[in-house]
Amino acid sequence: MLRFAPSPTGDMHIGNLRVAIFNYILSKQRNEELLIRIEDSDSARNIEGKDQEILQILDLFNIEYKDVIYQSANLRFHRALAIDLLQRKMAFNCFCSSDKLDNARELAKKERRAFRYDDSCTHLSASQSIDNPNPFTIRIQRAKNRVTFKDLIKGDMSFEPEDIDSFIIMRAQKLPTYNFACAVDDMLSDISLVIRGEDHLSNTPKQIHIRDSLGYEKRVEYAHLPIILNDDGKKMSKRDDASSVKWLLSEGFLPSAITNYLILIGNRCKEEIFELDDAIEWFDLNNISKSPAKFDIDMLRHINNQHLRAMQSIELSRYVGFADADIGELAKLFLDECSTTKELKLKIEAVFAPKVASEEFALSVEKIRQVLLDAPYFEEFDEFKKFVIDSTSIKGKQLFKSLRILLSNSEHGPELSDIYTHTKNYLKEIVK
RNA sequence: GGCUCCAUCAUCUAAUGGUUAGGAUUCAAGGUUUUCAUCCUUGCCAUAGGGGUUCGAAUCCCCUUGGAGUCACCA
Repeated sequence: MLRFAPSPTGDMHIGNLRVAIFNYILSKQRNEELLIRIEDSDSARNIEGKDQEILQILDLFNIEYKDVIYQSANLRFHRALAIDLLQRKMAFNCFCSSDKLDNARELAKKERRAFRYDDSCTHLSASQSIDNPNPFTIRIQRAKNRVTFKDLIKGDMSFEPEDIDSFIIMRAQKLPTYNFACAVDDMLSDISLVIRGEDHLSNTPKQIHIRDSLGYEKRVEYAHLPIILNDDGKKMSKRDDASSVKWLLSEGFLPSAITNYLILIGNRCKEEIFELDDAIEWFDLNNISKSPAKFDIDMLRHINNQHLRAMQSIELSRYVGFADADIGELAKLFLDECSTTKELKLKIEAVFAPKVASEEFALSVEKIRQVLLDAPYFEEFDEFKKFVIDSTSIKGKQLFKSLRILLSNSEHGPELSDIYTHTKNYLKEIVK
């Protein structure tokens, strides 16, 4: 079983989507199920409806999964297992206040050393614990030995007990912390491989330590994907528009192109332009680069353009508000200057909008327009052109520029004859 | 600062001890186009630095430098 575990606290991030895609690919390759786990254990940060939004995006990107579970539904297991650890002295109650811990953290920072829990509550007697009326958290006992694991991308990893620390597993309100809930849930769902972002790398030894303490012996495999960086070389954040899947979609990028790009960057690929199903055939975690990759929107535009060119005309026409292969073909003519459906839609809308002509061509445009309002239908552009010349006596630059303005609302653009081929059935509407 | 990871053109990458260090994107120039773009052709641009090992190093080892992630009763 593999899992994708987003938290419903904001818009789906492209880094998250990439994690989902890779989990999906590996689940297909290994012939295992994919589980979606909504990590909603911090109810204060949850945003209503974000879980549904995430699932909709997964559908849109053709990521199939078996089940959706909510982390909060496992609360009784989190509590039961925390009690189990307490009873076996693998965990202890900690009465240290937030203030005290914050001060200790600050001091550690000032002294330029790492903050570690000072073990002041590690060995409290039963009565010391029971007689204390103050709120308390539950901490796990520090590991006895180094925690090691093999990451499928990064290689062998090793962490000292000192660096894993005796961290909090249950908060004062007796809700699990992320690491505890995550470790337990992965265990309960019998997860075999965890693919997640590199930002989780330092959580992994903690989660392994939790399961070790619980006596769970099955080894979970891990693959930590390098982060996607913005132009400044920092992790992409909410502040970067392009980090939001929703934003990319609204800008007119296709799910198939976004998928293509997210698989392509930081990876050694067999081909540059492909579909998700192709990638399932050859994708290999071993080919993922160990270093982070910068997000390059120019490259994404290029890939989006290629996907648009390969798209069925009728399907493309729907993206620009029609259901007609001719309009799809017309849109494809503009792919020489556009790369997103949003840009194409503007071009197509301009074709049907009232025409705006510069002073230089305004007279010719109007004269030709009047003629075309009552013109017969011409199958071929040459006949159409001849008709216009014969009826108006306009020629040369005035003729071509004016026709171009009438047919496309622009002085520049694709071949006039090509535009005509795909707009001749709409001519009356276009010059109206 | 501690821990962990990383290091080839501006960007994504190829070259798994022997290549004039290749491709794609970007950018620039020329050709083409009664238009701009496309397209075609060409060009610019990289092995972070220093030591080893070796007949031979982008590739293996060490040091330096640089970058990233992470260090919550968030996930």
